[in-house]
Formats: sequence, structure tokens, C-alpha cells
Amino acid sequence: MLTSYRLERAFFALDTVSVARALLGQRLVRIDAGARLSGLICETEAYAGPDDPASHAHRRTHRSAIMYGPPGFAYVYFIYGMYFCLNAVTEVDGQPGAVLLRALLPLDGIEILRTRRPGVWDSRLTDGPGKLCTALGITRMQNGLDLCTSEELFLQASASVPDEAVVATPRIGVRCDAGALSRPWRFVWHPAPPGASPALLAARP
DNA sequence: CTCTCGATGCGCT
DNA sequence: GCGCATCGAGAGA
Repeated sequence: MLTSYRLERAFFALDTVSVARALLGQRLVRIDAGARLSGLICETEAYAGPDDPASHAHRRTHRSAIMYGPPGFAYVYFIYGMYFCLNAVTEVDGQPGAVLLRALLPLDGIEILRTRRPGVWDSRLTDGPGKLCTALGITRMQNGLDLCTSEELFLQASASVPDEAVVATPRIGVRCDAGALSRPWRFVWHPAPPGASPALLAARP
């Protein structure tokens, strides 16, 4: 495919909010036990540095240290006792930031995704940050992988997403950001499939 | 559809 | 010991 080149480090070396927007429509690829699982990124959130109270990089700790390192690396953390969340580290080395990948539109390996998320509709296989990690088999094993060189987790350039199809909102689930309204750093791609109902479009992808 | 709430482990102070 | 960048079940409307 002409546009399926891997995203290079320069893509991630920009300011975090720009990267979060630019990641919409790109393809996340997970090679898991030889199987290719992938999907188009349709929801992201930007988490900045020390000035962002909701960011793990608000403080530099052992866990958040990777956000201070070079861009293009995977930051996977464990949350609420049972879920993982996948981020891509942004900004130049020394400047902290990361983008949380919140939802995908499944492309490859949907049969395997169904076995990982039994009993849910296809449209719900990867429609949340914990869910997409479960479906793609992403755990702390993938923490620290270099997305620019890894053969098991990486990103490929894919769809071009026009601004008219993007909605920016405050971030979800963030309880410690008093200035949340001034940080509309969640980006949702609303692709409009032919014949989609208004109710479907109103729901989270 | 919406809202509430419990499960669950660990990073951090 | 507290609180969390979540999810799914269950209740109510």
C-alpha cells in the first residue's frame, strides 16, 4: 500500500497536542504470536509535562521517566487493578509528553480481537483505552518498546482525517485538572460511513 | 438510552 | 493508605 510507511521519530517529536491530533487516522499495528492485529486510531488524548496536573509527567517518577525520554516509544501503564493503557511518547528528548490511544476502528485480525473480547459487538472491540489493550494483547510487556523500530508494535501512516471530521473535547476520566475546560486535548475522529444513523454518530466510535 | 457503583493492583506520599 | 488517563453490570426512565 502506498501510504503504509511506518511513522518515523520526527512524527512524534512535535508538541503533544499536535501529535494527538495527527495520530487520528493512523494505523496501530500489533504483531502478536505471528498474527497481525491492527486498527485505525480514532480517539486520542494529549498529556503534557509538569504544567499539566492530569499528566503522569506532572511529577518525574520512576513510572513517568519514559515520558521525559526520546519520542516514539511506547508507554504502557496499569490502571484500576485490571487494565492497561497505551501511550506514545512525544516531544524532543528531555521534554515530557505522551498521547494516550483511546480507541481504534479494527482492521486486521478481527477474529482474534473477538476471542479476546468475547460477547461484545464488533463496534465495541476497541472503543476504550483498556479495551484496545485487551483486544490487541498489550500489557506492561510492551512498555518501553520503540515504536519506530519494533516489529511487534508500531504505527503506519494511513487515512487522512479532515478537520471537519474531528471533535476536540476535554479529556475523559481526568479528575485532577481544575482547568480541564481550557485543555480540550481529547481528539475524536468521527468518520461518517455512508448511511450511518445520527444515533450511531453520536455514540463514541 | 443514562446513571451509579464495585472490582481490583499498584504507584506514590 | 489513598486514589486512579477504566470497564461492565444493573437499575431506572
